[in-house]
Amino acid sequence: MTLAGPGRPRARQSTCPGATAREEILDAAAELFTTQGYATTSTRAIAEAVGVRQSSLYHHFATKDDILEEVLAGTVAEGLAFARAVSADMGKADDAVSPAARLHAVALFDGTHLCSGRWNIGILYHLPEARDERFRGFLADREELRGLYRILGCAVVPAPLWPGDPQHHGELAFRLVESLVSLRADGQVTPDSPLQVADAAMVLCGAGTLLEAIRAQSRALIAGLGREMPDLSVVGAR
Amino acid sequence: MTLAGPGRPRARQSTCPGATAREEILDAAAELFTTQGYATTSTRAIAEAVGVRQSSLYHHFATKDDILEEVLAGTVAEGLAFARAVSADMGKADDAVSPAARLHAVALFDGTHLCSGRWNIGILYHLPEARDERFRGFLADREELRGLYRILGCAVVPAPLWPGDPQHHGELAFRLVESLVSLRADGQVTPDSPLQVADAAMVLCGAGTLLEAIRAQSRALIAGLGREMPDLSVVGAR
DNA sequence: ATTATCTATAGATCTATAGATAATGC
DNA sequence: ATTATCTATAGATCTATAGATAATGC
Repeated sequence: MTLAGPGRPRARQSTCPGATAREEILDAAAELFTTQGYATTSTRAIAEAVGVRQSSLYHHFATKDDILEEVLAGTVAEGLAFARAVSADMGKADDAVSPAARLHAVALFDGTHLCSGRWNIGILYHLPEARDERFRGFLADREELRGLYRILGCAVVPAPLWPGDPQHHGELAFRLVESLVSLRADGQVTPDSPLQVADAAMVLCGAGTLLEAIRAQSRALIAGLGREMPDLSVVGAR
Repeated sequence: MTLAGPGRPRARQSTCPGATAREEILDAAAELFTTQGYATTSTRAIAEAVGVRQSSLYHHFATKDDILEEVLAGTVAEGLAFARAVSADMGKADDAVSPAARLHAVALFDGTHLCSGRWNIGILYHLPEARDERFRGFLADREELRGLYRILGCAVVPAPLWPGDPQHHGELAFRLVESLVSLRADGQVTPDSPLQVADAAMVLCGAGTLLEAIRAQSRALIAGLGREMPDLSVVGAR
């Protein structure tokens, strides 16, 4: 491996060429954190993957925690922004989109993003380290997203569907979507998985017979809010 | 904290008195691994929690990995044994128990065990460290359990339930049950959660209208196989 | 004699800092 | 002058081993 001299640019081997040093560090860290764990990954290992010296990382990040913080932030940001947008215009006078389609769209969008991306960064949610107070920004975002799922769930299912139904359909949908992370870690994700999970959430909400209509509305909603969906068939199953 | 002298027994403060040194180490390790992570937890920290010197651990375990291995093994063992028993006598001539009740029983039993116990050890499944080849025994057990869920799911749902149904209901049930781990980590588990998750799995399988009958059969099956169910209301929500 | 602890320590890390150096841009 | 790298290193770990010691049990 060739090292760059002082002042000269370095190069991470397996990355798109337009990346800045910062981005290369984040990408390498995401790979190593997700495959080996946070504490197990030394700053030296990250630096080696990027092709610089260990101490050079500290020009871009003050501490190792700051690297994890930024990687974590990247995981919820998009899903949360979309869920906010979907929730924002709900219940207006001329509301043509059904609550079910909204929940489906959020699950589909969020799930698709969890399955896309080079590394399975959703797995970082489960690291005990990530629960630390230091990452409160990330934790608050994830809590807010969970809350939006719950609100959407309540709108879809206003009354119990079966004896003993606790009406936590939004929470269950949230957990089903996050199970894509474990599914991916076990090599079980296919390009259809996010749609299957969003569909399953609908079935749990008692909307199984309306699925085809919901799917159409859901896709229209995503497109209407101007979001592009990553193509999982290109990225591949893993 | 008082240290025991050579030859004298040590004492872990917050543990039942009958525990051996080995059990106290495993309990302390389970607590620290689940709350702080594996690599982050030093052998010194485990020893301190138990009330012995760091080096004394090595009288009971050859390496730190061996401690994790044994903690991991404890997480699947019971659920797997039960799922095996439930699957074993399926499809016999005088089979009075419905496949749905079998899947429900496995989900309920497995889920209840995941929520019981002093520490949320299911969270260790998600540690990147646990995916290592060294823990192949644990990994194989968990794979077998997942396979049994899938087989049970196929027996419950032999034909697609909705357009685009991938018929992975067993897999979904498995993931729903494991989501209890994240639920617990987020402080969202109540004593009813395992039953709610098992019920939800049934609804996903299109058996929502038969729920009450399935629950009764499921409980009978668990009792019939001579299993005690831990009482979550005693343990508390966390 | 065996078991379970202790003290002491080797050797290998790991994070973060200090300060030098070369390229870049004004 | 600023930026991004480098070399070198302090200081704090951390795992595992070696060998001493006291209690226990035959």
